[in-house]
Amino acid sequence: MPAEKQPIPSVWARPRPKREQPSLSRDRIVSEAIKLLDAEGIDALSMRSLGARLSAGATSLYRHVANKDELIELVVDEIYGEVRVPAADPARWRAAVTETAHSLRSMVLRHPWVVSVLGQVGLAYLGPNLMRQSERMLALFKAAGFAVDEADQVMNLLIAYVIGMTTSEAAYLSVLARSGQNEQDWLESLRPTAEQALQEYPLLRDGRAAEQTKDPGQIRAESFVYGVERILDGLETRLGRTSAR
Amino acid sequence: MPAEKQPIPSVWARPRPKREQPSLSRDRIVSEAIKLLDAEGIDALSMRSLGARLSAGATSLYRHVANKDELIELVVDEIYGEVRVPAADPARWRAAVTETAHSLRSMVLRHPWVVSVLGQVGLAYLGPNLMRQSERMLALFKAAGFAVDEADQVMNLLIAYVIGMTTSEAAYLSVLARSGQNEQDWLESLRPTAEQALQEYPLLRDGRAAEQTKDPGQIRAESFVYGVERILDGLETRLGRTSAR
DNA sequence: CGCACGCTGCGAACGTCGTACGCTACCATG
DNA sequence: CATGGTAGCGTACGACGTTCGCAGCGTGCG
Repeated sequence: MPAEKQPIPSVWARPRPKREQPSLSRDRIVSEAIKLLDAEGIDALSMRSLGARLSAGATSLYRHVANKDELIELVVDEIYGEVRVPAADPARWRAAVTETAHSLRSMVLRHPWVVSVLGQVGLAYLGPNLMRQSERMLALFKAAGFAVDEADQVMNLLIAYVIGMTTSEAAYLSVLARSGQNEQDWLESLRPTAEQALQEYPLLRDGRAAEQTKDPGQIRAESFVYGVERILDGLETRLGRTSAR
Repeated sequence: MPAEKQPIPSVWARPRPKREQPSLSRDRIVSEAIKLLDAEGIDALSMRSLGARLSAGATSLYRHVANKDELIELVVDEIYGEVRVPAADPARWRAAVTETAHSLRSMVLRHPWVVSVLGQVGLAYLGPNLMRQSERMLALFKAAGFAVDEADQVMNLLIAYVIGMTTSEAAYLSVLARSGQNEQDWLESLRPTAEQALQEYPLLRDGRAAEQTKDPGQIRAESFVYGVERILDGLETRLGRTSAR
């Protein structure tokens, strides 16, 4: 149906809402991708859906990002920037490391989808945020008394633990979120299977039984700090040994 | 070109290579999937390619496996069975834990693709191999003197560390493998970028410089055992404190 | 002995994905 | 005004996971 020949001046009075500034940009894409991932998880991130959120075509994104893998690298480095690493201070290095561990953990829990792309992002080695944070963490351990080479190993230890521990938490949360609205039902549905299987394994059964009374989230948090404490203990005895030598 | 009308008795002498036994089975599918994954990595695993390897149609697999996610769960639990956990023995618990850690690490390095599915396998909670191995590990820590509840936390700590640490190793290896035949070229290609970026970060730079002289694989292995040692130190001081109390 | 049923495998098809390619409209520069 | 570079987009291709209905085969019942 052709429109009538009347001019529509209210629209044509402003003939250029067109190219005020390049409406798409790498930053806008990355930050919108993070919003989408936080809201709907990893499966919901496709170039088309992301483009739609930016009211753009899917393929327009390729002007700013080489491909989806690169986008994910950018996204991962971006959220890595959210981690808060305190300034180095020999007097309270143990507290500072603990704070860092918690900050890293809560970052991952804020963005649980990262754990499903960890293996694919071989690099991000060069991400600016990752480098900046690593530098700060190394400073932490240097202040504690470790030599530079050893500080590197200690940092690897801490990050490996926190990532590994939080991965299992985040994976759990992801499955809960993906399994739909009511987690409770789903958990209950596979409880009989689990309980039957546990019969054969007394230690496993007793451990789970002890946990039964508490809040799952609480348990995970306690287990997390327990591990951090043990690691810090190990580091302190190491420091004691080397300085006594 | 139609074949000549000659009978080919050597073939038709055995007119029933047809349904000897159900040529497809869950076990065959899982083990072939592992072979495919080991050989060509995670991206090469599709229902079609896996079906082809079993000289079957892609959709035939769905008779034995609900969907690809379930297949991956099965595969992950299967390789978890390769881990060797020594029998519990109070006299040498530290050695036993170390052996377990190494066995877990080498399992992941044998199957580097697991790290790219870790986040997606929320469950496998119920996999029989995972349960069996967990039980054995708990026994290890119980023998060391930990109460059952605490043994659970200790196990989580160790597994988290090993998985986290090995994830970064495996991701590195995966990228190398995926980037094609000559790792060296690819590494060299991004070295200038890396070195320029490192200028801003003295600690990071010094650490990498110290590593420059050694073999990368060697470094990772040393870093791994360093972490295990620190964790074991931490566990021992914990045991000392609780038994002294 | 015959026949109906259940199970295994498969071909075709659907919807979705990442992304290569070439076109248009705009802007900045000569 | 001509020119070239750049941002955005429509179309299209090949691969993917998965659904569905059909075809063979073996088994057990009448």
